[in-house]
Amino acid sequence: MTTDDRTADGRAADGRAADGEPPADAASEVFAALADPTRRRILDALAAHGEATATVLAAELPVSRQAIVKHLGILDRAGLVVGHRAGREARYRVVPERLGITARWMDRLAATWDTRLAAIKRLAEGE
Amino acid sequence: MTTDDRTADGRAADGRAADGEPPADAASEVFAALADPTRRRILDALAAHGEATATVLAAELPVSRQAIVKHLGILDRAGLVVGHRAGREARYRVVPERLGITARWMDRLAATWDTRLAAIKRLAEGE
DNA sequence: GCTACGTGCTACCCAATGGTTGCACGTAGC
DNA sequence: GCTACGTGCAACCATTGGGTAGCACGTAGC
Repeated sequence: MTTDDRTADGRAADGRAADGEPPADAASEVFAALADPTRRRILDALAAHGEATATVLAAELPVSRQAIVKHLGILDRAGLVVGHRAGREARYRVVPERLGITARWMDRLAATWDTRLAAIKRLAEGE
Repeated sequence: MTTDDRTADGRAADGRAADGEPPADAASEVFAALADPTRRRILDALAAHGEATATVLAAELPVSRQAIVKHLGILDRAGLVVGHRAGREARYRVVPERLGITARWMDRLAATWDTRLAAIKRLAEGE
């Protein structure tokens, strides 16, 4: 219950106005955003168009406009897209930075695991 | 050693090219697996131990053993961990490869977006 | 000013997910 | 053989998440 009375934040730049919840770091949001196939298709279509509105995207994807809007909201919070108004249209475009940053973070993590595993293996075998 | 090679339920040797692009539904599983904070803590603890059982992990994380087992199942399907039996224990360890592959795939995607955006910008401005 | 298109918000539905508890079974240790 | 520990399976609960439909509002075009 307590149906989310946070006014769908009409903010533009800051983000969430923390109401007691832990920040839930950016990585979670990026991964969660990328986990959904529809969202990845939206990103793909968006990258192809350069810029597009929710209505346009809904026309070429098999989901309703409202679903696209929700997805764009999630992608925006994850920092993977940004939106701006042009007249009465709300246009969105992809933002490559966050994706690249997360990619490099993952790569470093994989390298860390690799090093750790190698060290443990040395200890177990040769000592 | 008691290597009952019970890897990721038979789907381990699908012959993916080592540095090729993952078929994008494997990406879904990796992203979904990484999206959960508890799962990332499990991966972290697993990387620290080198190898650990669900019971051990449950002892140092604030969730039940059953929850850990479920998470390990998801991580296994995503190819981020592998498990093998040692006597009556089921030990797991992290697998860095899939993480690195996904990281590089993301990095290339970010680069693609960048190129595309630059081209569109040139068209819009210079033209 | 009137109309039309596009957007934003709310309410609602259903499936998936993270979490728990309880119990049955196999394996190790005595 | 008996006991104890660890695992695996199943049922169950609460919350989140993806999706839809409907309506109100603003902006563009005439």
